[in-house]
Amino acid sequence: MRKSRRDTAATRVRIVEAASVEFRRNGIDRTALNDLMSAAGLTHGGFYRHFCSKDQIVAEACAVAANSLIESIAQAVADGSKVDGLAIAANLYLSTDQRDNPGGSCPLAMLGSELARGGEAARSAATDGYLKLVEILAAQTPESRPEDARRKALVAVSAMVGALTMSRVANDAQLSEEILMGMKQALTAAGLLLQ
Amino acid sequence: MRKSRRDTAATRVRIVEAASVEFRRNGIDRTALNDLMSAAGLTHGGFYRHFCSKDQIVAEACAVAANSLIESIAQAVADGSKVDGLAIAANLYLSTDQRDNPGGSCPLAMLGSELARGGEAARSAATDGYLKLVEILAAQTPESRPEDARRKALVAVSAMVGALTMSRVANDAQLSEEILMGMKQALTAAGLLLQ
DNA sequence: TGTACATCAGTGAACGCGCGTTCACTGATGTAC
DNA sequence: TGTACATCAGTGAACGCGCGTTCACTGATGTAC
Repeated sequence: MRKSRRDTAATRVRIVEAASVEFRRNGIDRTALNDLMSAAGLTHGGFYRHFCSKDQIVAEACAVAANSLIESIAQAVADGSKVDGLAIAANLYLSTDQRDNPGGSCPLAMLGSELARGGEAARSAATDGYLKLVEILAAQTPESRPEDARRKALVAVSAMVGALTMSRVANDAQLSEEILMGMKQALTAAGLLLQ
Repeated sequence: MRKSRRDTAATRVRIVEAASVEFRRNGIDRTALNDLMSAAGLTHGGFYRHFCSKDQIVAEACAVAANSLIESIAQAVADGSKVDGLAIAANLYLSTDQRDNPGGSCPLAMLGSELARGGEAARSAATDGYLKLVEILAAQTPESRPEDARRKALVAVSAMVGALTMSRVANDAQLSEEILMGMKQALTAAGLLLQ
């Protein structure tokens, strides 16, 4: 049952994409290799033809998830006017859609505390994703000095991650909504975020 | 080897406190009942004399951890002047000490993404802790209307949770520091947080 | 207050189950000539 | 271009291990009289 090189490469991509959804949906520890492989339409035995450990696919899935989020935010921001970049990003990131569809949402918020204790590769992928988001938002702030823009963006992204996380922890639908709306408002109110 | 009622009650407290440290340190899924019981100086077999499931102790440990944080913040804020309440809380919460000693740190940041997928009892305990923190900070804001104070505090606590989480995810010591300092500055700059 | 019995906190072994990882096998694909 | 052989993607079973939970047992504590 050997597959062609093209098929093999496509299968690998399919596994990583399925993994990025499953990890965000159920967490890293609660997602078994069997879950990933089933989601990709395979049996678990074949996993080690493509990856050498669970840690490796965690890191790759994290990078893929982050890149997908980054692309959608970069595009939304590019479509809008430059001044409203942060508002556009906040409205996209802090939506009920992001909150209620963890499989397609931000890996930093869906997996944050697990990643903090995770392997070096996963933390590195997560940090890279974070910094790319920061870069996009920094380019959208009206600050004159680039270090001010960066600082503002570091804060804005962290704040959004916290708000999305807490909106999912919150036991109460109204509170969850208040958190998302409140943070959107805080980030949208022009120039609001510090200094 | 039956113990007196006083001893039994003391043992139960010891187990919950040990659990609250171990869960924050290693995560919920990665902490076995054996780990909790060992940390409390017991063998794992006795666990079910005090609790009826792992879910139950997760919720109780979460509540204990949240209350401990709340007390220390409430006290620090009470010791300072009223106007600087948010700044005092931010400096305490966003310290390298909180970041580097997860066993004694904020359960929302240490366990956020796990709690979001957790059982009803744990989410409820986490939400209660969050709301108590919000209440403390809301009482410290100079806003005239109570709903504005609450909204500001909801945002501030979420933002701090996100910053502490990301400071632990970050792969790079300098970046980690920048996140903490940046958020402290953002929250400290008078009246800064929105509207 | 003392005695006899019931209770139950804690121990250590055991039970099932699920997980990450390994492996023999199959048969289609890739390669060497 | 065709043929013979080597490779290897994917399957399904198996291996160990750790985990949550259960249980028989012990002996100190609590209770009833």
